[in-house]
Amino acid sequence: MQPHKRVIEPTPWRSQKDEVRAPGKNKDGKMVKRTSLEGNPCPIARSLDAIGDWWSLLIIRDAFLGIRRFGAFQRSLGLAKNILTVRLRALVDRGILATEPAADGSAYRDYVLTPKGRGLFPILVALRQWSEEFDEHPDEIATVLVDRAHRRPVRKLLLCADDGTPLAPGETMLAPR
Amino acid sequence: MQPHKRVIEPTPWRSQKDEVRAPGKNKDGKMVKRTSLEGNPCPIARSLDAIGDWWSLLIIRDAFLGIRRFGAFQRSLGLAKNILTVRLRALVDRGILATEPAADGSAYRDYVLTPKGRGLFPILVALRQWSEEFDEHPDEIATVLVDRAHRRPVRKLLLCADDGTPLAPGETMLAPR
DNA sequence: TCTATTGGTTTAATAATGCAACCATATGGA
DNA sequence: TCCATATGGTTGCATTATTAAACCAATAGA
Repeated sequence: MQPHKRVIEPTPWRSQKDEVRAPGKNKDGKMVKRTSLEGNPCPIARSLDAIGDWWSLLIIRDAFLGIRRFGAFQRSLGLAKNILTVRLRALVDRGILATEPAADGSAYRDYVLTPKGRGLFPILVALRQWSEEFDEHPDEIATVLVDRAHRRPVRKLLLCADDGTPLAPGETMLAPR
Repeated sequence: MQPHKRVIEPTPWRSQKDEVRAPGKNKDGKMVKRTSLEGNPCPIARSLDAIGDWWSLLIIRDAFLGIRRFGAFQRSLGLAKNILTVRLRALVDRGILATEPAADGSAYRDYVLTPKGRGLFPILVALRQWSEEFDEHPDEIATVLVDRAHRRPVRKLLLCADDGTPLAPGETMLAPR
């Protein structure tokens, strides 16, 4: 007996409803696109649509550390320049970064965080604290986030109710808006 | 005059040091790999290495909402089953999800959050709150996170110093560990 | 004026993702 | 008990994203 053979082309014995399409194409014959989360009603998905790839968040991180120039981002992150170009443009388009004349007076441009971009700080802190708490090799973590005035580690981010009492995940729920 | 022509193959006038390599290969002729953030000393990068793609965080989100079964994740997220398979396996491997016998007594398995996975909650909250505060179409956001007891929206995550005073991004810095 | 730096773009190759077909096992009902 | 359907995947292929390296125009520096 023959081993199973994959049927890709339409075959006579295949029923009408069991339609055969070329892989990589949908029923309209349109191209397959990487799914976008744009317009998703979930705010988490909406955020991920804007900054949900690593490079974007690492660029933001570096921006918080004071990096402003294209070349500096590239050297710091070690990513391909074409990717950096695309990412920076997307972040500017979304109002997370803005360009301005270079601080050193040259004809080049700096990339700086907008207020919307600075609003991402809690996300970076949350990512950092998760790693600090759960990473399997915490000894490999090089830095601690401290408050500049006293040089002491910051507190963990804490989710609180309206009245200030701390909330565990299970003590919360989603309500329609 | 001819338009510029791209030189990919080695040419006589090209110097020794200006070596020519096939694009997509490095100097050793090895395959191009997607960069991994594993072992990176930055804790943000380490977190992103574990959960830095959309689908993973959306799976986690659904897990917090009580979704446990393969098929339920797939229907909820609308992602391809092969991708879901890979993602779930990676999350289990990293100790973020675990499998256990299905709660309904069937022979299937449930995917449930581990303590490490539940530790991701602040990240999800931070993503949510950023969208709530800065999204251009906040009217499209369907839900609010409330505390279960009083049904009132939770507070914004607040970064605090050791002594409890709130900290802005600029009032923090990184110190070596 | 010449050279190096900066900030990209282009090309070719590989890796990741998406879609749909396929399949083995489990479940539910007649 | 038999059969149909649901579940939880795997496989194959097309498309898209990411990457490394070459290339280039404009700027800056000497």
